[in-house]
Amino acid sequence: MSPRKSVAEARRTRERIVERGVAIASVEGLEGLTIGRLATDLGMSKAGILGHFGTKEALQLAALDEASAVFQRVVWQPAAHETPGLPRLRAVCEAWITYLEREREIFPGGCLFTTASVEFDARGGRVRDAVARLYRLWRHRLVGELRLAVTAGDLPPGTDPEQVAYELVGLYLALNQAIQLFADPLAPDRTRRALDRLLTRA
Amino acid sequence: MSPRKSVAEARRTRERIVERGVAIASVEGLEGLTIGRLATDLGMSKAGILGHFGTKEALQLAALDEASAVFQRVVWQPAAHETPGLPRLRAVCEAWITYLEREREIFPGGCLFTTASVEFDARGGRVRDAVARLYRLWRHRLVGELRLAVTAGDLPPGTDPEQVAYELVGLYLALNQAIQLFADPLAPDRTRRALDRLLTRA
DNA sequence: TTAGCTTCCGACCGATCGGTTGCTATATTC
DNA sequence: GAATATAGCAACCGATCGGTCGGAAGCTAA
Repeated sequence: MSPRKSVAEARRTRERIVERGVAIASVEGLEGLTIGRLATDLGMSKAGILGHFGTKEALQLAALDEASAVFQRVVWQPAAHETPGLPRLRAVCEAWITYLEREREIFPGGCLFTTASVEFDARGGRVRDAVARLYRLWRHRLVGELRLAVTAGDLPPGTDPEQVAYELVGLYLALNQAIQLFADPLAPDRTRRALDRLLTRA
Repeated sequence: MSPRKSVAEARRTRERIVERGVAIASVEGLEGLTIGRLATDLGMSKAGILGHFGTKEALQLAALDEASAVFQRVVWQPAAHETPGLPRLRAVCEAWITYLEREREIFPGGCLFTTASVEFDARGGRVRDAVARLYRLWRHRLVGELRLAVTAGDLPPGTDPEQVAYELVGLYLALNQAIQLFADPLAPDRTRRALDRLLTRA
């Protein structure tokens, strides 16, 4: 019925698929993201969806890439102009809280990274590798910023950036759970309190 | 072919199903726990499996209950004889680390609670409710132990038990991820270091 | 000994899964 | 304007999903 669209329209279609796919996957998981569900939601045929990616795995990887782009745009980019080190780090942490609290339109089921990391942590395959790679990438940025904060003297000289990054990730896993599973309105402030204890001159 | 077993054998069969179900679910998630897979693994028919539970949902709930019993047995019970308050809490925390590190036979894919909580945190239904209830139950125990530690003077008087429990959960979410996704051998010690900072007289 | 209860099986159900194929209709290229 | 490339569709594939049903076989209570 609906035949070929212009290349621009086709790209737009692909974007719509990925956007919707990210939303579904944040709720149902990357395995629960099915071609049929996506087709129904978008009023397309399954073949029309799959034509853009080839396989479900490629679609899952595209959803992960999109989630990474959103994370960059919402959490890191707004803090880019801050002075490197602790000030920028604190801006990132605050944006991270807001991201988990408010990005319900993009991630109605919470941060896709969290969902995907737990879903695939015990399996093999390209999706698992991509999840691990992205997690490493973002933690690497965190560690870099922490190192700057230490050399600038904004954190005690003995501080281990890897250790602090580890604890930061834990705080955000807890925040995601508190928001999604318990709808706990106190969780953001709990996170801020923990951050204050973690990111002070000592 | 294989007809009725004695009631004792039938109970044993049910236990085998739940045990295997917990192992599968820890890797594939509670949705990825399928009747067919379970039947193949145990050399049974699907009807034979389902006869013990009625529905898949009931099977999922049984797996959650079993996971809770394991947690009780491995993490809390060994610490039961310790003196209430901080000593018992530290024993629990140490057992918790060992539990995430070593319980690969029971949970080859990591703590089932973690998997299930992320898998169902954005959905409705009985399974989600059960996950939330169990999480609340264990956190409640944690808070109770923390309260004892505070009144005993083993933690600073201003300590907020809910806050500390929140951060403890975050640490264990991070540990589960570090072990399962990154196979990071340093993670247990990182957790211990964070615990020391979190559970000292000030 | 017998009657009934229960466990488990084999066969089957409709629905859905990921994916393939052949095609139409148009956008693009020459 | 003709040739080509391609987005998207309808129909279909084998496999698997959760679940049902009738019966076989043996434990258990009478």
